[in-house]
Amino acid sequence: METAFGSQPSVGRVTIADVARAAGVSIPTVSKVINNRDGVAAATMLRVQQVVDELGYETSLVARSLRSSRTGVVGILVPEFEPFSTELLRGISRAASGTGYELLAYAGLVTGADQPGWERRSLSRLSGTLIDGAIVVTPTTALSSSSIPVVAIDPHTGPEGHATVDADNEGGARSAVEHLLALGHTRIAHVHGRADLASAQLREAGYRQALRDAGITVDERLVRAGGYQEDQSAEVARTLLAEPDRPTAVFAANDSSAVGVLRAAAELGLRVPEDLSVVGFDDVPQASMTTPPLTTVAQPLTELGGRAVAMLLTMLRGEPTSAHVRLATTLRVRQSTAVVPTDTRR
Amino acid sequence: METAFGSQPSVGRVTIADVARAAGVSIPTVSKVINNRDGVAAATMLRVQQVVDELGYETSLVARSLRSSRTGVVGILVPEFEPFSTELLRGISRAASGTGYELLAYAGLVTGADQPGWERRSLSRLSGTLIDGAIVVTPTTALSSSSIPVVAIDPHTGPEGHATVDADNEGGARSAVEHLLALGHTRIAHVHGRADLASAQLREAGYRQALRDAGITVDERLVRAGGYQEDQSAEVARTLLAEPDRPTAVFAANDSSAVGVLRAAAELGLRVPEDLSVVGFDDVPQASMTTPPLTTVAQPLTELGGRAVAMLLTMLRGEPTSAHVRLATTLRVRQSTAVVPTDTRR
DNA sequence: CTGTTAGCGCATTCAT
DNA sequence: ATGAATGCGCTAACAG
Repeated sequence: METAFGSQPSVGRVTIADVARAAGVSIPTVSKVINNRDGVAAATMLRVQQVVDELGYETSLVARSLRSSRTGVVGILVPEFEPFSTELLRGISRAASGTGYELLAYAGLVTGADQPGWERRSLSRLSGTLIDGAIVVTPTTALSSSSIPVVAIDPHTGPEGHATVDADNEGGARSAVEHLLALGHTRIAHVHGRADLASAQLREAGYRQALRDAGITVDERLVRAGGYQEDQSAEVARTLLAEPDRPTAVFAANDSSAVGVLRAAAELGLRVPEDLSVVGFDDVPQASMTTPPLTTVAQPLTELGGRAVAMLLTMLRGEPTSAHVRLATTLRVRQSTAVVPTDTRR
Repeated sequence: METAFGSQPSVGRVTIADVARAAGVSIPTVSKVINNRDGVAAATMLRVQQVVDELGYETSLVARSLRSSRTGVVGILVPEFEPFSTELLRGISRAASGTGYELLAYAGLVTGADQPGWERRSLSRLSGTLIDGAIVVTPTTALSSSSIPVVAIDPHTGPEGHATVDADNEGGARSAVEHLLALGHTRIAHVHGRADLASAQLREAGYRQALRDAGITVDERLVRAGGYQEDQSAEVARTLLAEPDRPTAVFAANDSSAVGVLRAAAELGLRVPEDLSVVGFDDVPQASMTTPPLTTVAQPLTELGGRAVAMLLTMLRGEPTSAHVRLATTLRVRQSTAVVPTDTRR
């Protein structure tokens, strides 16, 4: 680390002032050159351009965004980077490629502060300035007073104020449970997700509906809270599966929860799928790496991300958009489900 | 959410000035309250705090970072969000959890501008302002004149100026080729990666070394450029596999390339692994979802990310760090490799 | 064509 | 304990 004296820009970043000084022009002139604005003599332009290249100057995103409204950056706000978000991110990245927008993904929950207001906080911190628009993943609160276009993926409540993109959670859940029913299961448990997310509520609703349609009364003791999280789900599964009349199948609200259930089953010496069938939801890439590979309801995650981008770009263009997009889910049968064990069949 | 009348903040974001006005104090006072600085009467503090909550005010990351040096945000600079980066991101996210730092991932290449200087550009745009430190994924140029601490993952050249984290690329490549040799293969092709990345060079070196150690001269026609990309690799594989004395096995420089090879093989009617063995590198989650599941060299991706965070945090604390961390790789044998077909054995 | 003047939202002296 | 003034890096109006 060299200490620079004088105006050596080696430490600290090169600012527009450094360029102006080196080129012997004023700051606004440099600004004009950088932004390809006309009203600059060709000769001056060339000289400034050269100095810019020499010094390796880049406009500060921050300073620029403070001044001008447009930044050409779209923000993706996620609670944290886990498989679900990162798959969406892939779809978003692909869809945003070549649109002229750059992507800025912000994880607002890493601080460990479990306040549910992370999305509002993050949005406030970035909007109005840094980003032109935002895609918010699994927001749990209303994002009403935002000054920039916002698209929500898998939000708190369904179609409310703002534009949303999600999958057919209820139908997907129903297909999962129907799959288990078709295999002869009747004692089917449900490890449900975060109660503050519409997706979790809808999946539970689908679960209940499917059982009702089959003429089975839901045993409330078989419905437990997993919070969409592996550890929490493993814990509830441990108690659930240790009980005398344990279920023969578990429908977990998402893949992380399913992995937790798988873990608990292994600890209790239960074989999957011989002793216990498990179904997840999402079909994150990791779902095929579990032992055994997980049967799950696939959401088209990358497509969800792509759609969100498309909607946001439309909104940024000032054109009208459909307020809500819902994509279909598909049951992906792998090896964590099998016919109900004969000794527990009734 | 009721609209507070008086100073209607409904449009645009709530600024510190709005809070000051509503609380009947000056801006600096609000600033002090927000930053828990002393020199404010308890009563004033309370009142301001209350207004802040009511209005839902959050300091603008942009404005703050422009003024003060520390932002509490770490930047992750990636060319784009694909499986490799997103896996690293997961590891980084996990490791950063609870450290008090928030994460900001920036994809600098989405514009489609294929200029290799994306990492310098992005770094310049964000550093000195938005972020306190950065983790740069697969930088292809030197990041010398940065004013903030930087850790590079899988960089251009090995240990040069700055701190780096990578895996044992050469050893991993050797183990992959040795695996193929053990299965009886002798005509082993290599689809190599981006020439501007040390990892690609090292994997090729490992490939050559393993063959040499086995007393096999490298047939240069079997070494093609795949650029770490699926499409490009599929293309070179198509020509490679259509030739009369085609190889019986391909070692692809990464999993994306391997997927491309798999695709080309399928198009040509070649069965994997019966007619052709394929090995990849990285072990991204998607590798187990290919048909057949891909044999590959696993890099501990999430751990690479975690280590990078640890190093960066150490640097941010001003403490000395080891300049270079290298992690081991593991061969993960799945179903895309088999003994060499008898009819082509020589 | 160019430079001067403002001010974006905030944090920091330094007065009061 | 509080507020007026200043500046971070940059761009938008204007004036020369």
